[in-house]
Amino acid sequence: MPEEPLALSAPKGTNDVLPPFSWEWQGLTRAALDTFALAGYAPIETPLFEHTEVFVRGAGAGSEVVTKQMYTFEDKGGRSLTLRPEGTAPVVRAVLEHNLARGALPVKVAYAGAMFRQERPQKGRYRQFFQVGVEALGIDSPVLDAEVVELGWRFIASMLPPEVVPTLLLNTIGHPGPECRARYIDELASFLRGRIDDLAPGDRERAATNPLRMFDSKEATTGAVMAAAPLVTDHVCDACRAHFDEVRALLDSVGVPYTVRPQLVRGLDYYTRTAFEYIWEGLGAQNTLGGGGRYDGLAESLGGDALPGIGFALGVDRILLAAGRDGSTAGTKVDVYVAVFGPEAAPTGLRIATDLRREGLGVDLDHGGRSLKGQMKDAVRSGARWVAILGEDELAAGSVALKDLTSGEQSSVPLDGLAATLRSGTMPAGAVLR
RNA sequence: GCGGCCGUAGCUCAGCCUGGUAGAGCACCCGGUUGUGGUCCGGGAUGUCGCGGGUUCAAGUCCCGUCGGUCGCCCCA
Repeated sequence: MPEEPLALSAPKGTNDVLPPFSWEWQGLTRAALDTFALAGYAPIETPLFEHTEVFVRGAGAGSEVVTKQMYTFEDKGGRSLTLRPEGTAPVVRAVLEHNLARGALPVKVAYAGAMFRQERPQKGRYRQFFQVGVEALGIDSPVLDAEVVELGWRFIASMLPPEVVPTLLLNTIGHPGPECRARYIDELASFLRGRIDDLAPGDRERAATNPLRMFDSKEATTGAVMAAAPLVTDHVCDACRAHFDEVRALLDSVGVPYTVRPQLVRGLDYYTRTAFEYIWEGLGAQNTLGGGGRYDGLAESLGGDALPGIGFALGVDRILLAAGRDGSTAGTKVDVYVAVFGPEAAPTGLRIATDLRREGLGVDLDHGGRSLKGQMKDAVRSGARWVAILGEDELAAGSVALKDLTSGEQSSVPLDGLAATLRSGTMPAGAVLR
């Protein structure tokens, strides 16, 4: 192979988050953690990679995510490590490792960060993508389910414009026991065996390996068969049924609209009982804004003591996509722009900017030796309300010409009163329009 | 991982069918205004035409490959 020139591009399926969009992006992440904190969820950070086993035993050895989509590598010590494809298993691992569940329950944590899956990229689906989410561990009360579902719903709704109306899909998938989901899957499998030839050809193999997945096939012929298939919602055990009924009643009581979707199953094996998704059809093929569910068996799968839990993960990229935010309305942190001209002004301009920054004000200034006209344009672009103009006259007088860009008024302000004037938000008396 | 479509200026795109000196709008920079922005007028800079190979006197244009994007499948946040 001849030596390739340096590929001056981000790896396939990854994105640089650039200004001004990055304001929106970071704003959403912060807003999420703030919203979750107000419900008692404390921030948690776990490593970007874990022992591969955490995901194999968490998401399930047979799941698509684990078998085909993980970025797995071996380190120099021979350990098999994997870039996290999802956030729940690492959090549960951390909770178990540090015995957090020995304290007050539930353990409520929130996270925001990158996840990695090697899939074919398309709109709303990237190889490095970002999620915000919460996990609540140690309590299996349906009240907690309702709290979590409502929290995710409220956050998503708060980020979307009124015309973008998401839908909450809700289901119960029971628990793995023989009197519950295991029995149902047997029933579904035998139903499918009897109709295997009626399924779309592309679905026949999966019908045997993952019968639940038949419900979200996009093949019309498969859909026709599945319309008559038994539904998990009707076949769960009495305890799971009662849990589901209570979750529904609680969501009704807090005014969260939902649609029971008995066909809703989730891709990760650890889910039990409550399963939910926040979707918006306007997104196209990747229409899930977020999803989650209860995972009462996950801690044991990872080798810990039994520890019930529930949580959700929301796609940052997808919510911003649905919200239609391209960053053009992004805010700014600059309050005042210091415009300098003349050979002597630049050092003083820097000193003024530094003093104002030490006072906690947002300040930017020209570093390119631009004309005053150019600096005025730059000031507008920066989003600053004020421009502090510093030329030879002001330098000699120990003042600046302070202009309010919103009104066009301008007035001379002595340097030692500048911060106070800016903070007052009003021009001194005698300001003139320019 | 599979199939369709698409890659030209910072952005949105025209030019490709029918090969012959790389364009528009927006944005940007300068000037009109020897020290004042958002309007207007004038001027200016900017491209490995995704990359590699082939055909040809000549390739942005035709052919092959490749990389990337996009839509669908699959999967899922």
